[in-house]
Parts: sequence; C-alpha cells; structure tokens
Amino acid sequence: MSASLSQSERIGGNSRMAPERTKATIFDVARRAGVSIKTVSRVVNNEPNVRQRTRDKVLRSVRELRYLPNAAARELGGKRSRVVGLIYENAQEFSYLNDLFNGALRICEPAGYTLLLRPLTLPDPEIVEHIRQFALNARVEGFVLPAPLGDLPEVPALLREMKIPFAAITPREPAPDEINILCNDEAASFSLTELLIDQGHRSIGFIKGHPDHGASAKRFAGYRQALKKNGLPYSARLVRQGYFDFDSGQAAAARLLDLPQPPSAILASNDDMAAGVIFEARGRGLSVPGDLSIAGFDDTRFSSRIWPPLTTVRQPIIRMAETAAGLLIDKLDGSDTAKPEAPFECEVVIRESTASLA
Amino acid sequence: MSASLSQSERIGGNSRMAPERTKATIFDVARRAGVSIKTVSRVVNNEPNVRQRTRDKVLRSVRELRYLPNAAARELGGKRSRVVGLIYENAQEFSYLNDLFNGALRICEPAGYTLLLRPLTLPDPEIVEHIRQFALNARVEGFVLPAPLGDLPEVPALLREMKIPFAAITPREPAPDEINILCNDEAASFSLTELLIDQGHRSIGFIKGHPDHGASAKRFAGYRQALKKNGLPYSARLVRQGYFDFDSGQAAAARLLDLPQPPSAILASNDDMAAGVIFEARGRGLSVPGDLSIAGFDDTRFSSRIWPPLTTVRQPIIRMAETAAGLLIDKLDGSDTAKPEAPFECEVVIRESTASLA
DNA sequence: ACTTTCATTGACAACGCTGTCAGCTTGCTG
DNA sequence: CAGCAAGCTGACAGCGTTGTCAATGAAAGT
Repeated sequence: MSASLSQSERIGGNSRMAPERTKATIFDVARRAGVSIKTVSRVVNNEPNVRQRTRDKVLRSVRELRYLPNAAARELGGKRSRVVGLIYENAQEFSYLNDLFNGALRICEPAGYTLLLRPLTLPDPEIVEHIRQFALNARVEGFVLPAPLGDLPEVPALLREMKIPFAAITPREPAPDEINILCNDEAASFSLTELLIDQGHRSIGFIKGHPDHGASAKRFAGYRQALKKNGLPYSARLVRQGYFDFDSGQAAAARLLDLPQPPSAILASNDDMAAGVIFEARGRGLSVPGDLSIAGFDDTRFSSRIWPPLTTVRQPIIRMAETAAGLLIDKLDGSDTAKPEAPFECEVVIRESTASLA
Repeated sequence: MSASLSQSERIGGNSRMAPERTKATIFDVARRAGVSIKTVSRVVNNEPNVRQRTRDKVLRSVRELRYLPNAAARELGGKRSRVVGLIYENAQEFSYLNDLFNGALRICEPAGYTLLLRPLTLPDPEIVEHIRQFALNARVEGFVLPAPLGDLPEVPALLREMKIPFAAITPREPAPDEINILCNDEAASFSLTELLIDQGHRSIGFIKGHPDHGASAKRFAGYRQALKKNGLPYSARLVRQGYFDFDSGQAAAARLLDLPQPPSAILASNDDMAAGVIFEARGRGLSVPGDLSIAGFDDTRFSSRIWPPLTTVRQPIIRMAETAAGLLIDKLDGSDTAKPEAPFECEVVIRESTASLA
C-alpha cells in the first residue's frame, strides 16, 4: 500500500525516491527541506519566528513536491475548519444571489476558505434550529449574512449566542462592533425620485418593499425626502405595500391605476415589482413610458431585457460581498483591522421605462 | 481546558457527568453504551455484524448525547471526504442553477454529504487545471456535471483520469456505464413546433442554441422532424445561429424579420433568446402574438413575467438534479444499483406569446 | 463432548496536522 | 567574557475517527 510511504519516511527507513503516487505530506516536505514538520507548519501558516533562509528552503520544497496541506488533518489538529457559511433566503433574486456567491467565493477561495451555501425558506418557525444544525454539521466558523436574514432578530441573536462571527450585508440596524456592509439606499431612492420630478412628474406612485427588509424603509424614506425637498405633497393614497415579488407589484399597480387620478409615474422598490407594474400597464393598454413612467431597484439580469428596459438602481453587490467575506476572514484569522467601512455607492441607471411628461 | 474531558474518560478516569459543554465524541458514546468505540463506529456507519441489541444500545446513547461524528476525523481516519462537487458554467440561467443546486442539496444534505459549488467561466483554456485544483483542494469525491460542461470532451476525460465518478446532466453523448440524466428535448421541441403548425403557422423561424450544448442539436432536430411530418418545407433561411443569450436572440430575430417574407412565428432554443426576439419585435412595432408568435425553451423565472408571457418548455430540473445526486451518492457509497434511468419528460407550457394565425 | 465456522466485539495503530514546551542560537549588555 | 533576553527550531502529544487483526462467543457439524 502506497499509504505507508510517508510512514516509512517518518520512521526514517529507506530513503528511496517517493514514486510520486501518493500526495506529499508535511513529513515529505520536512525531510526534503531538512527541517522538522513543525517548521514546515510554521512556514505554511505564515507564522513568525522562522529565519528567511529556512523559510525559503521550505517553500522551495513545498513547491517541488506540490505540497497541499490536508484540510481534514488541519482541522482535527488545529480546531479551525476554515469554512464560511452563506445563508440566504431562497426566494431572493437569483442574480443577487449569484453576485453574492461569486463575490464571496472570489475572496474565500484564494484565502484557503471553503464557502458553503445554505438556502432557507421564509417564513420558517424553525429557522434557528436549521441554522444551528447547519453551523454544527458544516463546522461553520463565520457567516455571510445577507438581507433579509440579518433583519430577523433571532438570527443574529443565535450567531452571537453560538459565538460565530458574521458579516451582515445591508442590515436594518447595523450593530456596532460587528461587520456591517451598507449601501446608500436612501440617497439612491432620493435621486431616482428627483429624476422623475425633474422629468415633470408631479404625481408619483410608490410601491413599498417587503417590510422584513431593512432596505424597504430606506427606499421609502428617500422617496418622501425627495418629494418634500421639491415641494410636492405626500399622499398616502399613492403608496402601496408590496412584497418584492412580481405579483405584489402587479397588484399594487392595479390599485394605483384604478385611482380616479392615477399617477403618471410609479416607483417600485425593486425590479421584480417594477416588472409587475409594466405587466399590468401593458394589460391595460397603457404605453410605457408614454402613459406611465416606471422605475425600480436592483438592476437584475432582466431589468435591461424586458420591454421597455427599466430605469433602476444598481448596487455593487459583488464588491459588497467581497468586502463582507474579506472582513469576515480577517476577523477569523485574528488580523483585527476593525475599520468601519464606508457605505457603498449605488448607481442610478437610466433606461427607457421613464420619460419626461409630455 | 474542556478538551481534556473525553480524554480523561478515555483513560477511564473519574466518571463525573460531562458538563455537556464540549461536543460528545465517539468515546463518550461508547462509554455510555458500554461498548468499544469501534462498535459505535460500526453502528454509526451502518456496518453489518452488530447484534440488534447492541445496535439499539448504541443508538440510544447516540441520541441522548446528540452525538455527531466529527467530519474531519472521519476523513482523516477513513479516507472519505463525503464532498460532492457541482461545477457549472457561470453564464447559465440563474433559475436553472438555483433548481440544480436546490435539487442536489436536497439529496446531499440528509445523506451526510457536503455539496460544494464551483462556477466556471467559459471559454476557459485552463478549465482542466481549474477543475483539477478544485477537486484536489476540496477533496471532491464525485461531481454533478450539468450541461454544457459535460459536453466539453476534456472535462469528462479529466474526471475519468482522476477516477472521480460523476453524474452528467443532459450530456450530448451519454457514456455507457456512467450516470446520465437525460430528458426528451427532441420530443418537446417536436411538440412545440407542432403546436405552432396547428395554429396555422406555415413559415416558422428557428433560432439555434449554443453549439456547445448538446440540447441545441436535439431541439433543432425536433423542429425539423415536426416540419417533415407535417409536410412543411425546410428552409435554411429561416434558421439562424444563436448562443442562448438575449443579444444573440435579438440579433437573429432582426435578420429573420428583415427577410422579404418574414416568418409568422419564431421558435427560439431558449427563453433568453425568445426574450430577445420579443424585444426586437416590439422595437419594430410588431405586436406579439398578433403579428408574430414566439416560443422558447426552459421556462425561467421571467418567462411568465415578461409581456406577453412566453410559451415554452419546462424541464423538471429539480427532479433531474435530485436523481443525479442520488445516483452519484449511491455509487460513492458502493451501493451499486446501476439501473439506467429513463429520460425525464419535458412539459410544454402554453402561454400568450403564441396564437393562431389570423 | 469436541472441533469448526462464523458472527460479534474490542485493542490499537494509523491518518496528517497544530499546540505546547523545552532546547539551542544569537546578539547584546554590563 | 559571562549573563540574559529574544529569536529560532524541534520532539512529542494530542485531535476523533476508521482499518486491521486478534479474541471471544455462539452455532453447527461430527
């Protein structure tokens, strides 16, 4: 059995060249470099107190043998699993998830961390138990916690209780001393609303997002601020509750358009709902943006591909996810650079679903 | 240090009740059940040659202590990582990926396997190296291999060389003795084409899919067969190459609609392209389906949400992914139930983007 | 009753790493 | 040039499983 190879070397037996059939272990590297395994361990883990010359010798040996530390042994010996968990709401917009995952992965992989996904279906009365099981089973060391999960009070509470660090992405209430990745939702919503006002719209409908999402309140606040600043009256009749999904957007649009004096523009709190608004408008024979201007948030994959392409707001999700994963790993690695991040900037993307009032 | 707890028990030291602070190990379970750790191992791994009474004792002990085998130790001792890899093309439709992942996860998780995702960006000259690194780093025991990756000859070749089993989802050329999950794309395409013919269309444009996807050829074949069976002439001018993305669909539609005698219906090989066709038609002021009927494949999240909702074909991806993961795990576990699966049935979904020729 | 044969069980050595701690070198200080 | 702190290195004991193999017990054959 080839497995006895490193074993014989460890004991110091015959020194015939390894047939390079079995993966090299730390013993092989150590022997080749003429040092102890502990020194190899130090070098591989970038620990201090190794002379440069020794370090070089070891690194060369590592390279020559294509040594790759055995993750299982590492975890067993060292208590570190190097697993980062990404839990998310399964109903989330896929392109959002995709960006989230890709961004986080781009950081985790080169850092030697494994990124594990776990969808959760909300609402879920047993969510705490599900997350706990996942954390235990997968030995998760830290979580990336995107909205809206970070806004359910029991989730951050559980993680704190389990003493598992996490990086919250756009949480409603950023906890001090924890990692929070924010973006200026409110300012973006303000800009978008002002854009419509500048185009001459005076009656602008608003469809709120899911109340469980922190972003919903911020987007609504931006809308109200813009009205106020521009001296337009706020009317509750022009505001409808939505839930971030297509259907609720369509339903809200129907009620707004049924109004005796329907708005000339509708701002939806995300693009799924905005698509629902377009759908409803078309169904009524309204032309967009001729009869009705429509704008949304998120700039999903389809926002530019439906007719007409949506005016919307784009969050730099990939960079946000990268930053989240990066700060989390820093924390796990103990290199505590606790610098509070500035909020990320959203970008208003103007397309053809909005136009000046004729 | 609480870590010395099981240690002291192992040595047979004081038998005070464990303060239940440290996770239970196999030693704790063994002591409580009055057997050796090896017996516990046997029970936990469902190995034969354990008396029923003993098995029950152990299982009770496992339950009472909430024992969870340590995955790292298991891997180190036993050479099994229980990791299943899912590699996919990053440009894939998100809802497809989501279904794929959820389906596979639904099987892997309860079976005690970890499912690891790895996006790949095509074309990638170093794809083999990337996959090899992933397999090595993550100690992947088996792969779920969705199209189009299964169709790149070097990918299955690599996995065979590395002796890593895989379950190919809709591969172009199913290899015997391997796990293949198929669906009747061709028959579905045939039905869809016949639907248009039944609606009175005599000139039906076709936009081919990406040539690297096995499904492309099958969908095209179904189209030709339906024409033939219904006595309609095949015209190469009505067929354009697309690449499964929105833009190529739009471009192909433009060329078809520029024809002196444009088709009255266009069948696109997926919904992204069909969305592009709708976009192009609208841009030209054509009404859909009044002036042009449009149909696609895949039934993505947005297929029912654009205007008009798309007539399309739905693959049971979730079930296909479940089956793929299930058969793969069976193989990894050595329970070789090598029964060739029957192809999955696709379903034609009729919506409002197609209509009878006036 | 006396082997023989299996089914059942346990003792113990891996597995490949990290943590602890002691020992050896250096480079200064006085 | 002794004395001491700091830097560097290695020996060795875990970590919690599984694999191997020997021991034990029970059932069956003679």
